[in-house]
Amino acid sequence: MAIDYFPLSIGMNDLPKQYAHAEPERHWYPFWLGANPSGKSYFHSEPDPTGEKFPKGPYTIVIPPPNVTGALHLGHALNNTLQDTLVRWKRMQGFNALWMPGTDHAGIATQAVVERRLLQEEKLSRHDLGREKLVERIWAWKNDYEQRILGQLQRLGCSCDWQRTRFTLDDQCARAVRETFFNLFKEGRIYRGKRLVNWDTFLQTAVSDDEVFHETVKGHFWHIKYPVVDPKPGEPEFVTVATTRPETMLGDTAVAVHPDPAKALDRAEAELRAKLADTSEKETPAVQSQLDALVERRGAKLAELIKLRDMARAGRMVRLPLADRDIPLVADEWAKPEMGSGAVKITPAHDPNDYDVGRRQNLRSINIMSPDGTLNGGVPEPYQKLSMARARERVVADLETAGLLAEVEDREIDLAHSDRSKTPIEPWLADQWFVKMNELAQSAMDAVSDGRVKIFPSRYAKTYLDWLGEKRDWPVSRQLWWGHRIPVWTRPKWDGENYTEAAVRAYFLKYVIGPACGDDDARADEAMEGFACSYAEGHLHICFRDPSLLDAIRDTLITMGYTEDPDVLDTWFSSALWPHSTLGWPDQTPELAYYYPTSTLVTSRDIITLWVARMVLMGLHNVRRNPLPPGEGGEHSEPGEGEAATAHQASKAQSATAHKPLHPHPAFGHLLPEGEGVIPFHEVFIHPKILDGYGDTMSKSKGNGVDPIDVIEKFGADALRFGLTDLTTETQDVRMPVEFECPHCGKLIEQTRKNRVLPRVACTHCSKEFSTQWAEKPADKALPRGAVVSERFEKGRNFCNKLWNAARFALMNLEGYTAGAVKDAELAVEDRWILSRLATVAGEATGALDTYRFADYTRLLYEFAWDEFCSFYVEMVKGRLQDAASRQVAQRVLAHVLDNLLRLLHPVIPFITEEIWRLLNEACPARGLAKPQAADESVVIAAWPEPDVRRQDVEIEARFARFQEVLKGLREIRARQNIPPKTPIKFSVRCDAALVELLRPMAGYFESMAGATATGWGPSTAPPATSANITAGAAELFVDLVGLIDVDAEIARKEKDRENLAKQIQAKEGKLANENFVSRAPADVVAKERASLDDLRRQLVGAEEAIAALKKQQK
RNA sequence: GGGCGAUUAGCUCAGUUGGUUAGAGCGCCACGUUUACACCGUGGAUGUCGGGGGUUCGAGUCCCUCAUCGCCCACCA
Repeated sequence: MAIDYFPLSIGMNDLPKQYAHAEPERHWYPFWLGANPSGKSYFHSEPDPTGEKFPKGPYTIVIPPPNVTGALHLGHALNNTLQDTLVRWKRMQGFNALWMPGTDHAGIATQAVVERRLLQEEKLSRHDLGREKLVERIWAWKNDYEQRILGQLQRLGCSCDWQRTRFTLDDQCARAVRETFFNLFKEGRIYRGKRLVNWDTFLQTAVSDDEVFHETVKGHFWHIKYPVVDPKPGEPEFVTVATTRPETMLGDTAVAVHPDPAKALDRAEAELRAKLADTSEKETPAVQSQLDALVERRGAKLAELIKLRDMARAGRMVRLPLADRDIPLVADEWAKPEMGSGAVKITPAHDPNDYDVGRRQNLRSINIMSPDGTLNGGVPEPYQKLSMARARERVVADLETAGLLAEVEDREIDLAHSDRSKTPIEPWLADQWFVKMNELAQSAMDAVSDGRVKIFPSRYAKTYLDWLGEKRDWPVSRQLWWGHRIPVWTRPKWDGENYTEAAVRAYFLKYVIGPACGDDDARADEAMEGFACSYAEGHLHICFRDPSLLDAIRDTLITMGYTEDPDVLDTWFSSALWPHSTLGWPDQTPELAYYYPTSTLVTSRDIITLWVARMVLMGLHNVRRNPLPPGEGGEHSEPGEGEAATAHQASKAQSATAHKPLHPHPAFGHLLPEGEGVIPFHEVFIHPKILDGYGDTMSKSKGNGVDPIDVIEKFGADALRFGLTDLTTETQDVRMPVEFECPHCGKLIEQTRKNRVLPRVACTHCSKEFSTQWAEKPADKALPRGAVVSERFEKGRNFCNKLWNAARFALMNLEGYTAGAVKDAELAVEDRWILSRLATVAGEATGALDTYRFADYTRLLYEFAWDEFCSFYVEMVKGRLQDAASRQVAQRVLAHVLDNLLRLLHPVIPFITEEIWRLLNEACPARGLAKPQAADESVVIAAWPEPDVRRQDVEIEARFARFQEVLKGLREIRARQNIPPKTPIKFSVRCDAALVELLRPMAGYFESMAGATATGWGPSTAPPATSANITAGAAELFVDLVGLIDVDAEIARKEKDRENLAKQIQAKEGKLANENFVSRAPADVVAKERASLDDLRRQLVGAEEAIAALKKQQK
C-alpha cells in the first residue's frame, strides 16, 4: 500500500544505519497538525458532554504559561516534555485529551527586560517614552517571544491544542481578571493598605525583590535621646532610641515600649537559652555574652521599662528633636526589651513593622520622601530637598550639636541596591491593594488536606500548607505599566462628607450611571450591578465590572475628582485564574463544563506557593458547582466523592479493563455561580529542578543555560525528551553537567565556571576558537557559535538509534508478510517469552505513568527494548525468519511486538515512533495476533496497549532466566579463555532432570548465540578431561577445552574463585551459627540463607574438582 | 532564624515494607567489524553507601548527632 498523501522521509529500501532525527521531526509535526488523511489536528479537542465519542471522558492539562521574557530553557523543556508524555499517553488510552497552551505576560520581568534594552540601546527611560508607547513596545516584544516560545514547544513535539492558545493579558483573561477583582472588591475581600516597596530613586520605580542585590556596607547604630515633655519627679528626662537610619526620625510619630516588660524579658532570656543549647560551638561565646548582659542588667532595665510603660499608659509625650513635634509614648509588643534601650522609634511611613504598630496604635503616618529620593515638605524646612544620604549627615550633625546623640556604634549593614540602576534602594511605604486571605487560604488548605487535590511527591503538600497557613494578605498591586490595570477610581473624601455606601450608589445611579445609560432604568439598574464602592483612610474607591461602561463616564469621573488607579495587578493574579479563564470563565462555556476541573498540573517546586496555592483558592472562589437534580446528570456527581471521580481518577482505582463509564457526563451549565467551589485540578506533579554540573541553577546570566533547540539539533527532540524523562525521579534537584559543542570538530568541551563567561573559547581538541553567548565585539561575533549541550542526552540518542536498528532489522525481514491469526500452538518458545514480558512491561509502564514515576517508565521500556527485545528476541528469531516453514508466524509476532513497543514508547519519543510506525504500516498494514486489524494511520491516535495478562507465563520466564544464566556462563568462559567468537566450543551441563527438561529445547540457541554445542545433560554428567567450569544458577557448566585451554590461567582463575567462595561460606556459617539469628529472623529468611550456603558449598566443591583436574593436565 | 532535600563506582543517578555477594547509563580496560545497530556486541575492573553514635539476629535503608552542599520562606530599630 503506497502512502500518496504524504511522502515518507526515507525509502523502504535504503534505511540508513543511523537514525537521522532531523527529517522526521520536520515532517511529522505538520502531519499531526492536519497534513494527514483526516485533515484535522490530532491535538485539537472538543467537548463531548454526552460521552458518545469518548466514553472515558476528558483528560485536561493547562500549561504553566511560560513567561514572554525570553526563550525557553531546559527547565521548560523538562516541564513540557512531562506534560506531553502524559497527554499523549492519555490520548492513546482513549481519553478526550486537551492540553491548553499559552504564555504569561510576566509583569515586572517583561517590563524590566524591555526597559533595560530601551535604556541600553536608545538611552531612554520609560518616562521619556510614556505609558502608552512603552506598553506598545512591550507588546511588540511579547509578539516576538511568544512566537519563538511556541515554536520551541513545537520543535519539542508538544501536542498542545494550538487553536486554543491563550495569553494572560488577552481579552478573555482580562474579562476574567476584572470579574474576579470586582467580585472580591464587592465582597470586601480587597482593601487598600500600605506596604513597603523597594524604591529605586534613580529610575523612580518600584523594583521586585529579584532585582535587588544586597551588599554589606559599614554603617552605624545611632542612639538618640528624645526629651520627655515635662518630666514628673522620678521620671527620666530622656528616652533613648536606636536606629541605623537616623534621617527617618523626621517621620517618627511615636516611641514604643513593651506593655509587659517582665514577660518580654523572660521570653528574650528563654530564647537566648534555647539558642545557646542549640547553637554551634563557635557561636556560643557571642550568645553567652548576650545572655550574661541581659541577666546582669535585668533588674535595672526592668525598672526603667516599667516606668516607661506606665508613662505610655498615662499618655505622656516625648519631644521629637529637630522636628519639634510632640509624639506619644505607646505600649506595643513590637518593642523588644533586649534590643538597645528597649524603646523603639516608630516611623509608620517608612518601615513595614512600624506601619503595623501605627495601625494598632492609631498613629499618624508622615511620608517624608518624594519619589526622587529627596525629603519632601513633610519635614522642617532645612531638611527639605536633601537627598536621604545628605539628610542623614545633617540630622546626625544637628543632633550632636544639640547634645542628643548618646552613642554611635559601628555596625555592618546589609544594604539593598537596585540591580538596574545600581543605586541604593529606599524602602518606601506605598499604597497597595491587598486581597484578604483568611477564608480563601483556608479553603485552599482544606482542598489539599481532605485529598480533593493531591500533590506528588506528597512532601510538597507541607510547603503548600505551611505557606497558606500563615494566611498573609496578598498584595496585588504593582507600580508598573505592563499588566492588567486595576479597575478602581479614587478620590479623597471631601470635608464634611459622610460616606455611606447607599448614598454613593444613589448618587451614581442618578447622576452618572443613569445618564450614561440614556436614563433607561432597566439598563441602569443592570449597570449598577457592576458597580461597587468602598471607603478607607480618607479615600473613596469605586470599582466597575464592565470597562465599556467606564468609557462612557470617564470624563464625568474626572470632573468629579476621581483618578484612575495607575497601578497594575500582580502577574500571579491573572495566572491564578488560568485553569478556568482559559476555559472561558466567567462565561458558562461548554469547555468549562466539560474540561474543568482539569486533571493534572505539572510544575516545579518554586512556584507551589506563588502559583499552585493561588490557583486552588481562586478556582474555589470563582467556579461553583450546583448540585444537579437527579436525572439531569446529577447522579454522576455524588456529593464529595463525585467531584474527584473523573474517569482519569477512577482508572487508577479500578482495574484497567473495567468498562463501567465513570466519567461525570457533565451537562452544559453544570458549573454555576452558586454552590460549592470547584478545585482547578485533581493532581499536581512537582518535578525536579535542573542544576548544572556544579550544582548551580541554570540561567542565561550565569552562562550555563542550555537552549533546548541546541540539544534538539545535536541529539534530536526524542533524545532530549527521553533524557529529561529518564532523570525525573522523586528527587528535588538533578545535575546536568554542561558542555560546549565545538562548531569546528563537533567534540564536546567541558563547561567550567571560568570558560562559561568568556566571549570566545578555544576548543581543547582542535584548538580552533568559537564564540559564546557573551560575544559582543565584531571579531568574536564573526566566529562560529559553540552550542551549549549536555552529553547526558547521548543515552536517549543511542536508545533511539537502537530502536531504529531493531525496526530496520524487522523491516528488512518482513517481506512477504501477511496478516493472520496466530494460534498459541504455533508460537515458539521465544515468542511466548517475549509476549509474556511484553504483557508484564505494559502493565508496569502504565502503573509508572499513573503515579508519575517517569524515570521508572523510561527505565522499564529501555530495558525491555534493549536487553530483552533486541538482545534476545531479535537474535533468537533470526533463524526462523530464514526458514520458510516458520517465517510467517515469526513475522507476525515480530511485527506485533514492535507495534506494541512503539505504542508504549510513543508518549516519550513521538517522532521516531511515528517514523517507524509509518514504515511498519507499509510493510504490515494489518497487525495483531488474535484478530489482526488495520493499523491506525498514526501512532498518535493508536490505542495504548492493555496488558495482555493471558500471555503472562511464569514457567516460560523461569526457563528463560535459566537459559540466560547458562548462555552468560558460556560467554564468560569464552571470554576468559580468549577463545575467538568463531571457534566452536562443546559443553556439557550437570544439573537435575527438571532443569534438563527446561534447557534441552534451547540447545539450538546456545549454538546460534554462543557458538556452543551441548554434548551432555543430566545429574551425572561428568566433566571432560580438559575443561573450564562455571556455576550458572543451579547448573554447572563444563566447556571442553581440548586444544584451547590456557591451563595456568584457568587454575589461577579457579583459585581466586575458591578463595572468594570460602570467604562467603565462612560468613554464612557464622550467621547461621548465631542462635539469635536462627531463632529471631523469619523462617523464610533463615531457609534462604541455608539454601544459599548449600549452593556456595556446591560451587566450592566444583571449583576444587576443577582445580584438581586442571593440575593433572598441567603435568 | 524556620522548613524541605541531598551526600551510594571517576561522572550522573537508581536502590520498594530493614533480609542472598549494593545496581544502571556514561567513562575506563580487554577482545571483536558474526548480515539490524561501533550511537554496536561480549567480557572485565571499580564502592569504609559523607563522618560518628544508637536500635536490631541483621542497617545503604530506621533513630540521634556532626559536617558539607542546594532550595524555599521569614527577619534584620
